[in-house]
Amino acid sequence: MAQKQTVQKGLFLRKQELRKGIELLFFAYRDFTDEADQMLAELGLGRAHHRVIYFVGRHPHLPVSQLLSILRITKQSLSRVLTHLVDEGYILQTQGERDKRQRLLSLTEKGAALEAKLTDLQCRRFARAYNERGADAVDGFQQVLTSLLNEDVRSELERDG
Amino acid sequence: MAQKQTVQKGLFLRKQELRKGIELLFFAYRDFTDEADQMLAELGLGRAHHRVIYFVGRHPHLPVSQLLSILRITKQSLSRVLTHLVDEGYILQTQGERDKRQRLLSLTEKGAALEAKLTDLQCRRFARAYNERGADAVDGFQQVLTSLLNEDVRSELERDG
DNA sequence: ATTATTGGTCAACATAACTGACATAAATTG
DNA sequence: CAATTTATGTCAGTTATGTTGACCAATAAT
Repeated sequence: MAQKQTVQKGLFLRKQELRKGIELLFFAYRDFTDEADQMLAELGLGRAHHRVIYFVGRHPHLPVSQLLSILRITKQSLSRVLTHLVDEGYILQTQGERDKRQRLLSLTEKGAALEAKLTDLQCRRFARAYNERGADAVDGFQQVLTSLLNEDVRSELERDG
Repeated sequence: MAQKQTVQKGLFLRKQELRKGIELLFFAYRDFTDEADQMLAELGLGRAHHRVIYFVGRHPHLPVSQLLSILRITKQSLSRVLTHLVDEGYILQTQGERDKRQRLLSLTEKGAALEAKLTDLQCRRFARAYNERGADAVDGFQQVLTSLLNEDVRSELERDG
């Protein structure tokens, strides 16, 4: 009986700890995205545009198919956002050399400027947090986030660096 | 010149490190929510319903106003979701005792069962990650997430526990 | 008695996702 | 070379989740 009590208390505490993680992730993600969302709203853009700009910035000459698999949305969904970004001059499409069907995506100067502005904003938040907590905490943070990923994503990420 | 080079390299590495954080947070959040989303979809519910069920489960007898400030959405937006959850028997509204205008929200048995099922799913993912990385990493994870929060949210959270 | 708070409703609209069907051009394969 | 697959795009309709704005009722607070 005393044994069972201890176990249950242990489980209870563990559950609380795990819920704390869930909530921190929810609130942190919410606050993290909020600043950039506001900046985007002033330009008539949304979070979907941001994600495209971010990953195209990160991987110049990214084919559409790869962007789709990163974002995990349908091509119809991406299409609207991408068309808008191209029309507004944030993103440039060039034909693939090896495979001429591909449309490789890159940022224009205007796109790169916006990407830098948004990424700087979010990096500042991360830099503040990282500085506040130090290298060991950052390491733990990255480790746990990595372990939260789906297995396939995780190995993909480890492969690419 | 050598000095400038070093500084620039330092800044470059730091930027990469910060971008890594941004991306890990994005992918982890995406994968984290995905499993529960699928389970919800089978019941004709969405992520918005989940959030309501989660926080009502966490804070029984929660007044609507508090739920609104947790979720940071408009009452019109909450209304649709909440009405549906009440109609479907997941959530119970009771009149506040001290303040009779308040409608205090609680989970029904059906609601509690669903909440448990969803939270268990997400807790399992966290438990896996926490076990993989150990207590120090978990500590760093929580610390950094806390530092990513907006200041006001942070002090609120520290006040409540 | 007046004002503020809590909660709700109706209506219209925006964004970002979805499905399904179909089209085109280029690459790959038998 | 013909057939198939792949990469990308488009048209049309739907759903989920958010937004504004206007307005109402009950209750609490001054």
